[in-house]
Amino acid sequence: MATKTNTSFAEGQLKQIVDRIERLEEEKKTIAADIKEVYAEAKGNGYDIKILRKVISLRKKEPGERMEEEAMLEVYLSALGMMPTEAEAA
Amino acid sequence: MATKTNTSFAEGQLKQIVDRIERLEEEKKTIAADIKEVYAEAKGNGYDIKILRKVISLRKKEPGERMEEEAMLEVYLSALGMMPTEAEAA
Amino acid sequence: MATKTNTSFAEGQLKQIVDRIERLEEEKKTIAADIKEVYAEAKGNGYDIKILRKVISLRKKEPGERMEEEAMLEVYLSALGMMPTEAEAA
Amino acid sequence: MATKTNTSFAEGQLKQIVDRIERLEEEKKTIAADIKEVYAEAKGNGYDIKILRKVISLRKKEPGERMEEEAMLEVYLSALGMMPTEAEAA
DNA sequence: CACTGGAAAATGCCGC
DNA sequence: GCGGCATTTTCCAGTG
Repeated sequence: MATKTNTSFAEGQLKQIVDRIERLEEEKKTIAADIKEVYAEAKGNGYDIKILRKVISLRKKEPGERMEEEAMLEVYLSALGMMPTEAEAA
Repeated sequence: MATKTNTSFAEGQLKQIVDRIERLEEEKKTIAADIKEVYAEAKGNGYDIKILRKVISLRKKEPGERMEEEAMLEVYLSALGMMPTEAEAA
Repeated sequence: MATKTNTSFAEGQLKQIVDRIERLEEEKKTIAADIKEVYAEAKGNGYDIKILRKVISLRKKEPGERMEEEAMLEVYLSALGMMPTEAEAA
Repeated sequence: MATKTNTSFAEGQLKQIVDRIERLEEEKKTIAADIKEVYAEAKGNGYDIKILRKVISLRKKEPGERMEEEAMLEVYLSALGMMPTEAEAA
């Protein structure tokens, strides 16, 4: 191509990078919207979204991880004299 | 019945909801990874990632700022009619 | 004052309102920074900030509120066959 | 010792940390209430709160946008030296 | 009284 | 490995 200079190639490369990123971010946004939609639908079916989110996040964690966190929380609460309710153990 | 506290109805439905969300989050994660990859590749080609990110974020903001300007115009137009005169305040 | 028109009074009032709000928001920001500082210091003393935050948030809630949420969470988890570990009850 | 899991040391310290944070959050809440009050008062004087909020938020953004512009300038200056030529990319 | 939008908090990522 | 920054998520007040 007659008009092609040796810098335009690199510029095209930059543009391409930016385009790819922007396109991927667009896709990500679409999926995020889809997720919101699922939550909304669930809500429409009577589910509590807050709890639902918590369930999802718990499923992400290794069981051991979760137990460790809880143990630590109890340590802190005990140090403050805020023992977790023993009622639930009954 | 506010929020679902009984388990008698459509337990499979909950599972399905969770599955859909997790699948979508998986896709989102994949795309995020792709984006990282593009950045990494760009870095390999000698681009400064920090700057690249700033370019992307500025491009993202520009349309938004145009909207902000329009909003501001609207605000000031409205403001012309929003200041109580002493008479009104009395 | 010779130059005072009857609209400038109201304008001064608007400015005053804006100033008051901005000043208060400034103060709020300062306090938020102070809070961050306390967390940072705590971290320096070996505390786990994440847990610390959870403790603070638990203290904000009514005990009954917390128990209710937990109960609901268990319902959802059960519906998914994710019984909370009985190990901690031992 | 990563993160504090023993309770033997300075339990009072934890309590003190929590107290400080809660006190600061209390102050923050007070200020937030003050802000609401100013808005309410303004409303009583006939101002449109929605517009008022927008004015505040625009004033907040303007300095930030100036900084963004400077950042953009910087970015483009840097970009002049950031594009790999074919030679470098080889 | 549920929804939407905006503020605040929390998390995770990146560079040093 | 830590601190700072950007993004994401959560919360809450205002609105219809």
